[in-house]
Amino acid sequence: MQLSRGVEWAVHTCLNLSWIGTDEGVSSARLAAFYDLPPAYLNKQLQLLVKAGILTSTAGRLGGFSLARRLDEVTLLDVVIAIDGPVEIFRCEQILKNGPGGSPSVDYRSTCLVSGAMRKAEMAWRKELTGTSLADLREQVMRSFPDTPEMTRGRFRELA
Amino acid sequence: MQLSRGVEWAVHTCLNLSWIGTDEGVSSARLAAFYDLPPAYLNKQLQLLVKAGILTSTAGRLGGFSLARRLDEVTLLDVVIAIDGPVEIFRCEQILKNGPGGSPSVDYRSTCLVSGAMRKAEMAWRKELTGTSLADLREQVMRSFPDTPEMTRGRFRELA
DNA sequence: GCCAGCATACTCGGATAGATTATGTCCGAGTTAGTTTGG
DNA sequence: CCAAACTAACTCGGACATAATCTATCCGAGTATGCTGGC
Repeated sequence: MQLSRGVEWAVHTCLNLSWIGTDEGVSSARLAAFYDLPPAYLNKQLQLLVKAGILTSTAGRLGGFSLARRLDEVTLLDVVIAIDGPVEIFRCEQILKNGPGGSPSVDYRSTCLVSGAMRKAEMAWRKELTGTSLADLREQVMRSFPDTPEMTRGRFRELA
Repeated sequence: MQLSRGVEWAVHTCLNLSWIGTDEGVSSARLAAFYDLPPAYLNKQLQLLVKAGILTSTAGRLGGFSLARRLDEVTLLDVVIAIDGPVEIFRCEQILKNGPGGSPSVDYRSTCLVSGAMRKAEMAWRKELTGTSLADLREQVMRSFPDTPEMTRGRFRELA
């Protein structure tokens, strides 16, 4: 019952790409070295972000990943879904179908009150994630840790 | 990225025990037959509820499970944690430790803004689950489906 | 008839397999930069 | 000297192992019931 590790990697990597700011792609090897992550596995996760339209990738010698949209058009939920697919924390298997008075034709995911309560909680979670964009995070970081952008660029120059 | 199936089973089973209302235990076999669930596996989940102090179990010929507390003292989060353990949807592995300016002594689970945003969303989820007790659900069911208590008792009599 | 002891049937509980998912690795297709070669 | 073709190195992308977790099952220890036999 956890999101994939890749979610954390993805969010931080998107922010890093934003600090770098160039239009040129950054290879997954360098992005992985930044946090000492397994390069091939990070690559795999970044592919998912490409499929979701959050990053673009270019092959070839100077290829790599770069941001596909503006950061204020990417919410945390977008990243979560890109990595983990359509997330459903609570799983309603409609066991009421087999209970007394249960009908095969009823969709208990919408009528069952247990399911409803769980879904309501899940919606609260999603609402928070939808309400926070990567641009919001970026701004928070700049406010709380003003050195981060330059330190990030510096580290990436070392990894050149 | 999902809660165990057992969560749904556990909630419905607690409500069923409440409809029955007797102090005598109900065996996991009967509780499972009610929804046509795998008996031994449901038993396993109910054991977890016992450990969490939500149910009590008695062995022996007329043994079984029964409610340990009043339903208004059991929240949905209690059940979720009983089944799935201490749940953390987002996993902060503190990759910032390896980044530039990262320090091994800092706890980035509390300082990292990404982690903070994720935790905030998770808190919204938990708040909803904490705010809903099984008694609340019970009342909702009685209001929306007044026949459920009697139908449940009837089915259990059949399974005697 | 009554009581003590016993066999029995049924319970939970934990230890044990099997399936599914998450994690991590490896190699190939494709592309671009730099080099080489011919005019 | 210049241009075009070529080589080589580096990129992503997906197919392939490995590890962890979730799901499900199977027996064994224990207990209350009802029976049995003696008083």
